[in-house]
Amino acid sequence: MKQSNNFSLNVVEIIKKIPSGKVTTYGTVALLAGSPRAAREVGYLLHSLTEKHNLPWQRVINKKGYISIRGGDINLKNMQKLLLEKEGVEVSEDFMVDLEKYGWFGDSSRKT
DNA sequence: AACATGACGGACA
DNA sequence: GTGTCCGCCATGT
Repeated sequence: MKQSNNFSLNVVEIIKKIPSGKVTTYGTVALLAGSPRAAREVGYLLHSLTEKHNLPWQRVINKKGYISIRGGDINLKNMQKLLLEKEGVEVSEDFMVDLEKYGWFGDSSRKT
């Protein structure tokens, strides 16, 4: 862990700036963090934070508006769904979120 | 210092 | 429009 680099700090800062009822993508966070192609690192970094911090990592999803989570933390995804729904975000059974409606930044510009 | 891995993204088939 | 492969950047070993 040790987010010594400015990048990690930027990601955390940005995530903390995400308003409730909104969601964003790794790509956007990475872009704002200073590395538009480092989307992987955003999620990778979040996986280190999870509930250990008070970061709304739940609002950060992939470009498809879907929670990837390769690890298999299905409970994490389920928790995520509930959290987003409580914030006013519609989440499908497949953990799909409408980025065109709930996209925080420019996420609404693109979709499948 | 180098290699391998990873909550992704975009391009190509 | 869907599926698959390659690539980018940072972290961990």
